[in-house]
Amino acid sequence: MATREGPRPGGRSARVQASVHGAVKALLAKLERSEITVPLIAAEAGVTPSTIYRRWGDIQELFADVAVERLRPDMVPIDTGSFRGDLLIWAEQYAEEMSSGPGREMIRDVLAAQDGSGAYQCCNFTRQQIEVIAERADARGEATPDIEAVMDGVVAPIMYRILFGSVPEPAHVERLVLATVDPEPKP
Amino acid sequence: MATREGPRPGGRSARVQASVHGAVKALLAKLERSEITVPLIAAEAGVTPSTIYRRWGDIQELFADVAVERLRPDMVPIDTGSFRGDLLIWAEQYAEEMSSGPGREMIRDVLAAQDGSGAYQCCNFTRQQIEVIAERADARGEATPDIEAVMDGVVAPIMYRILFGSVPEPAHVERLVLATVDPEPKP
DNA sequence: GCGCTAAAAGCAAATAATTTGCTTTTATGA
DNA sequence: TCATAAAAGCAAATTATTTGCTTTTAGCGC
Repeated sequence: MATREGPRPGGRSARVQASVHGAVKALLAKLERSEITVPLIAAEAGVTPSTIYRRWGDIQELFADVAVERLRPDMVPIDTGSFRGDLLIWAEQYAEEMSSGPGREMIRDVLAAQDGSGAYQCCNFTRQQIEVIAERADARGEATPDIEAVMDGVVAPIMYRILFGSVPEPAHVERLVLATVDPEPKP
Repeated sequence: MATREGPRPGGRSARVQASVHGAVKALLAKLERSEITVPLIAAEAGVTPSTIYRRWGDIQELFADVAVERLRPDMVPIDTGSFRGDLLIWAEQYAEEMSSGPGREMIRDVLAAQDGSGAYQCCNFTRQQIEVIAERADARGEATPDIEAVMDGVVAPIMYRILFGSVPEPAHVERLVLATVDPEPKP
């Protein structure tokens, strides 16, 4: 009962996806979110509006789709030689990128979509980055907190602040990381 | 140079606001989000679509406006006699309400709006509830953690999970509360 | 490689939503 | 009570979305 893998007959699936994504990115660089419309994207991508409506349903889903792609990490976390150092520098960079104008917009696009799978994917991107850091620490023989403890202790507070108002300050991010890595710092 | 307070001349500001909000709530109870349109709301509320467009801009802002109102807490947190007990029962109820279908939709509506003030207000509703619990504890002479520590340690992880995929389990919520209230439990 | 097939895309007409200019209503303060 | 400015109504114009039907395309068996 396995469903078929790979592309099915017909259409030009991959090509259209690529040109529409490209069109959205190009327009996002030039215009405000509210000025971008489906017919505009279609014209920029060289496709028909109905193609976009049939493939994505509405502009929110399309924006979410593009945002997930842009939120995918494109490099491995910097290796500083210690778990604490790696997590600190990663968290500071994460907070900065996500609280920037474009970062916030991408997160909002992902969360605004009806289809919750984009948010799930983004959460996994983050978790995977932390796993890389944790695995490196394991290989060095360092003790590391549970991934979920890092998600709760570092990622969630950063994201909560970004979404619900204030921008997380670097000093605060540092405090979160230290509290998570050394739950009971000895004097 | 104080700007004028209270209602300005003209219109029927409050009346329209109330009937439009009522119409949205009534429609939300009957229909899927994607089936609700501005003309539908206008008809239900007995106003013209252009009134809604001019007052709220678009349907997202209107949904956000209604969601903020519905997310406003309508009771003081239950008093169990201790900070830990109060926070525990409050957090469990918060997690349950917010992770329900309607709860998630309201949060999404608030976050999807261009105007970020709704999210800020919701965050403040939560903070105020926690403040009430903390003030009660102060009055009893209990030591309490900082409000921001509760936001980071309890609220943010619950909200992150709701938004980015999984539903927070009661046992996990309990662990978050206990870790925040007793950072170093003595054996 | 050749045609067959089904999925995807194009096209254009129909429908629905949004914007806009102008008129009317209404709450306030003089 | 009257004057005024803000808000709402109305309707035409514009723009976006949906939809039925046709054409194109990529994979599959031969």
